[in-house]
Amino acid sequence: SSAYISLLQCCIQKRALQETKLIHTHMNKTGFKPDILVYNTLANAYVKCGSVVDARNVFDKMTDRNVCSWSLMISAYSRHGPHREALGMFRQMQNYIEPNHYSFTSVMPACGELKLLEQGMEIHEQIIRYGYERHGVVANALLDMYAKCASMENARKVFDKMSQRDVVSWTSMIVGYMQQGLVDEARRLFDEMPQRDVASWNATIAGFAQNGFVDEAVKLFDEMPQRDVVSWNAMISAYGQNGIVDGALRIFREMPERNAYSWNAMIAGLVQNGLVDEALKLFHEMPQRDVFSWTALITGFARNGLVDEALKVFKKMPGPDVVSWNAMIAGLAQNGHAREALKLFQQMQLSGVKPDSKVFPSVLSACANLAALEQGMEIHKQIVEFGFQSD
RNA sequence: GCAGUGUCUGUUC
Repeated sequence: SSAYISLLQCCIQKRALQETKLIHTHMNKTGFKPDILVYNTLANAYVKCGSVVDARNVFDKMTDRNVCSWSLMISAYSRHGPHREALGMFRQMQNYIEPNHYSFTSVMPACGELKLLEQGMEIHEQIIRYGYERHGVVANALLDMYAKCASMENARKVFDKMSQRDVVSWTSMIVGYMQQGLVDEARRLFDEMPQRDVASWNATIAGFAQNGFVDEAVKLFDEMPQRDVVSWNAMISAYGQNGIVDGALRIFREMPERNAYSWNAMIAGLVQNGLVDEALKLFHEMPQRDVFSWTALITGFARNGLVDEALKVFKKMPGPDVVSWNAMIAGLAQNGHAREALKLFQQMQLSGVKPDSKVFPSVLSACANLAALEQGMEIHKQIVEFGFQSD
């Protein structure tokens, strides 16, 4: 049992999915009966190697689960999605067991991602009832949830009440203000914060860039004491979002190491600036294409009026998600193919992909162009239904 | 005791 655990710990450190699976099958073949600790470590290994599905399978097979098992899965869904699942499991666990501070911190990011302020506030009250609101990590998670939900007053309240503020607390506040366009407030916090780590620098750089302040972003990038791949990626996006393609390309070439984010950010930057051909080149050059790369390419073709190319890409891509469908539907709608856009909208639902709020603008404009009042009203109904469970 | 919080990439605007 302890042998399995130390092997799995190695897999966690090395993010080794294949080895984790090997250990898992070995346990099954030898008829070994894992205890809770082994199961939890196995599930955790799967999560750390990026396979939430495998982790969930392990979780489902467990006959005994403790609060760690639940918190582990909740945080997995909070990180990797589907975020709703984090909330579902958080609710479900309470039929069997009391949540603790780990469970509360694990579920908060899901509320933030989904912008479920009401839910977040309910859980906040629960946190108070359980007496965890003065716990540093819990308070950070809470404040970040409020910031992500665009409720800076509440975030500020949590922040001001904290007895110990760390880099995480400060960074969450900065990100929140940046997302609200309150750049000066964010800058003040960045200047005032007692310590900074690479994440606080990165967050501030990205925030400046998203608000159109490329020069400020560049200044921080030059000033920062340490850079990691996230810093470089943030600069690719900073330039790309602000129309400075050669700047983005320079960073992309000069950076010491690239990951999928780097490639995708560069491809997106080219696409946003109308350079699909260049984007396509990088798309083929990159070592591993993912759903982000494919979707960016679809948008690239569609924005240049190359709908057929976009459709070809869409049909070829493996596992399109709701965003990919949205991109293709929007591409059709924007190029005057309203009928096809609506058809694809139906196909999306038939294929089991739930629409999210971002698809409706394209779909409605398609209806408007067709003067399709009936369909428009049908979709209006869907939007209303959707409103009650909006993302 | 095994589990927890912040920073970078695609669709809408």
